[in-house]
Amino acid sequence: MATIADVAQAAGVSISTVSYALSGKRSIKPDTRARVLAVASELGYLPHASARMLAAHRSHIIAVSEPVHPDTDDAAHMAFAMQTTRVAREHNYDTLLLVHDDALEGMRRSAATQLADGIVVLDVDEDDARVPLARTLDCPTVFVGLPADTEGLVCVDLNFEAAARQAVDRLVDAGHRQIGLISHRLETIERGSNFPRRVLRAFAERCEERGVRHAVTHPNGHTADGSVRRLLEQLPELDGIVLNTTADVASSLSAILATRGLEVPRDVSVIATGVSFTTARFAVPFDTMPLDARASCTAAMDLLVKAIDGGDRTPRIVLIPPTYIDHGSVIARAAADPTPGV
Amino acid sequence: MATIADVAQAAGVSISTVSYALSGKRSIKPDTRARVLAVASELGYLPHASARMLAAHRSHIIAVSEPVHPDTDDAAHMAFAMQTTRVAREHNYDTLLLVHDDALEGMRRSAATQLADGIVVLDVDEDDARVPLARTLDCPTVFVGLPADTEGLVCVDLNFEAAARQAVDRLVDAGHRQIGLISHRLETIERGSNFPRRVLRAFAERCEERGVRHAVTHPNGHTADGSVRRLLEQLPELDGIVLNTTADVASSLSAILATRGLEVPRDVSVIATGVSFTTARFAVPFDTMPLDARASCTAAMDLLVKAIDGGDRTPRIVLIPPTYIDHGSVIARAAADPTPGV
DNA sequence: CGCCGCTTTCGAAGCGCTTCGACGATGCGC
DNA sequence: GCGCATCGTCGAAGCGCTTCGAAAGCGGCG
Repeated sequence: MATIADVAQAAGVSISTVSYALSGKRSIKPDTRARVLAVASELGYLPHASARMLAAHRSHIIAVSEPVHPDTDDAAHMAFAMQTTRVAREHNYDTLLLVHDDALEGMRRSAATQLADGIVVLDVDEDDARVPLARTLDCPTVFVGLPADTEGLVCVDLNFEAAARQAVDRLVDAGHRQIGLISHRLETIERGSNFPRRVLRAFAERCEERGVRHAVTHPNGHTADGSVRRLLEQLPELDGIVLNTTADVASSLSAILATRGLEVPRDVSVIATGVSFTTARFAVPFDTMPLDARASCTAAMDLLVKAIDGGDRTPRIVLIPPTYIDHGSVIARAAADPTPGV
Repeated sequence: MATIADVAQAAGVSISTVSYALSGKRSIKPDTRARVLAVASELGYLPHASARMLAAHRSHIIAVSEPVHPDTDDAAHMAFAMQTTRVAREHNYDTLLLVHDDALEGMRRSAATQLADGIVVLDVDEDDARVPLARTLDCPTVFVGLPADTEGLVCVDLNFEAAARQAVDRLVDAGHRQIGLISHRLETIERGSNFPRRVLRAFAERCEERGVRHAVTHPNGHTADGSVRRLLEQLPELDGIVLNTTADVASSLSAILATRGLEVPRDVSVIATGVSFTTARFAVPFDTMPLDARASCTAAMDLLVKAIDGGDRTPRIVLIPPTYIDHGSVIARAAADPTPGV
C-alpha cells in the first residue's frame, strides 16, 4: 500500500531518486541508495504493478496458451504449464494461463491489450490455428512443439528423430534383430500432434539403414495387449521394443509380455523414447529418453526473454538433444546367427 | 495499438464519451453510442490493459495458487487449474498461475502489487501455510478445500462426509452386509490433505449407525492388490467396496478382484466417492460420486467475484452436495439372513 | 578565478485510461 | 416566459510509476 512517494518522503529524496535507486538504471550515491533501500523494505514497498506496466511499457507477464482436447494427456500438460511458470519466474515473469477455446481469443486479447509481453504456445499441432495468428500479432511468441509450417516462427522441441534413431541404434548395437515400435493411438496422431509421426518415420528409416526387421503398431485402448499381439504376429522373434506411447499403455507392457512368457529384459529389451512420463517407478523400469518439460520450457523461455528484452526475434528452430536414462531394460543379445566370425 | 484518443477523434466525440459509451456507466445518446462502437470495432480498439488497471483500480486478474508436491496427482491438479481459468474467463477475469515454492511468495506479491484482484487457493492442506497468509493480505481469497482452521476464511469443498454416508447408505439399502473402504495411501493422508480423513470418519460412523461390518485399508503402492487382500482378511464375506483413492489403484481393482474369483457387480458392488478421475472408461465402470472440479471452481469463482465486485467478504464454508452417477456397479443382494420376512 | 565536466539529484512530462464535476441544451410545469 | 430538472457531453484531474532533461554542487585545470 505504500507508494513510491511515501518512500521518497521517508527517505528525504525525490521520487525519481527512489525509482533509480531501486532499478539501478542510473547511478545513485551509495549511501543514498542504501537509505532508500532500507526505507523501502521497512515500509514493505512494492511498486504498483499496473502503474509500473503503464509507465515502463512492459507487463512482466507471459501468456501461456494451453489447449485442452478430449484426448489431452493431463499430466503431461500440467508438467509443461508448471515448468513454463516456474522458469518464467526465474526470469521475473508471471504467467497468464489461456486455455481451451480461449486459447486463440486469449492470445489475441493479451497481445492487443498489451497484457502480456510474450506468449508461449504449448502442445502445438501440425496444423495449428495459433501459427497464423502468432504471425499477425506483433508479440514475441515461442512455440513448444513443431507445426508443419514453421516459416517465421521460433520453435523449441525435443529432437524426436534423434531420439528414435538413438533407440534403434542402442538396440541394434546390443545385437537385437527384430524391433517393434509401439506408437500412439491413431486418433491422437490424426488429431495432429506431429511428434508421433516424426518418431515413426525416423524409427523406420533407421531400422532400414541398420538392416533389422521392424514393425509398428498403434494401441487401440489404454493397454498394450493388442499391440503386443500384433507385433508378435509380424516379428515372431521380437527381441526389442521401442515405446513412444502413453503412460497407461507403457505401464501395462511388462505384465502383458509376461502372459506370453516374455520377460524384460531377459527376452525382450525395452526403450521408451520421447515420452513425458517417468518409467522409474514401473514394476520393470524401462530405459527412457524422456520428453523433458523442464528442458523444453527452459529453452523456450530463454528465447522468449531474448526476444522481449533483447529485441532478438529472428526465427529459429531449436531441437533439444535427447538424454538417455539407463534403467537396465536393455541387455546384449547373442548374435542371431551364431556362425563364428571370420 | 489504437488508443481511446484515436477512437474519440475518429468518432468526433471526447475521450470520456468513448469511455462511457464502451463501459455503459453513464447514459449516452443511442446514435452517438452506436457510432463510437462502430468506430471502435473498425479500428480494432481494445483498451490498454495496464492503463485500464491503473485508472480503474482493478486488474481483472485472479491469482491461482497451485502447490506441487512430489505426490501430487497431476491430472487432478490440472483439472482444477483449468476449470478455475475457464470459469474465471466467464466472469471476464484472467488467471495468473502461481506454483510451487512461489505459491506463498507469489500470493504476497500479487496482492501487494495489486496485480491480482483476488486469489483462488487450490489443493488446501489441513495445516496450510497459505491460510495465515491470506488473513493478512487484504485481498479477497477463496480456498478450494478445507483447512483445519477456517476462521475468517471463504472455503468451497465437496461435501465428502455426505458422499461417504451416501455411498454407505446405497450399499446398505441394497442389502450389503460387509463393506470395505479403500482409502488413500497413508503418506498422502499424513502429508495433510484432509478430505481422506473426513471420508474415513464419515464412512465408519455411517457403517456403525447402519449396523454393518466394515473395514478400511490404505494401499501401499499403485495397485489395489494389498488392499483387497487385507479387506478380505477382515471381511470374508466382503460384498461392497467404497473407493476413495487414486486413479491407478481404482483402475486395478476389477482385475485384482477377478484373480480371487470375484466379479463386479455380481459378487462385490463398488462405489467410488469423492474421486477426481472418471470411472466411465474403466473395464468395469464404477458408480461414482465425483469430486467435480467444475462444480467446485464455479462455486469458488462466484464467491470470489462477489467479494471483489460486491464487496461481500463474509467468511463462509460452502459444501457442495455430491452427485451420484450410476454405472451399474451396485446390485441388490439377497438378504444375508434368508429367513422369509413376516 | 572562471570554466568545464563529472556526479548526484530533482522536476515534470507523460503512459492510456476512468471518473467526477460542470456545462449547455432541451423539455416541462406553472 | 421563466425556472428547474434532465439528458448528453466535455474537460481535467488523477491512478503510481518511469525516464528525460536539466540543475546543482564540486573539484581540477588553464
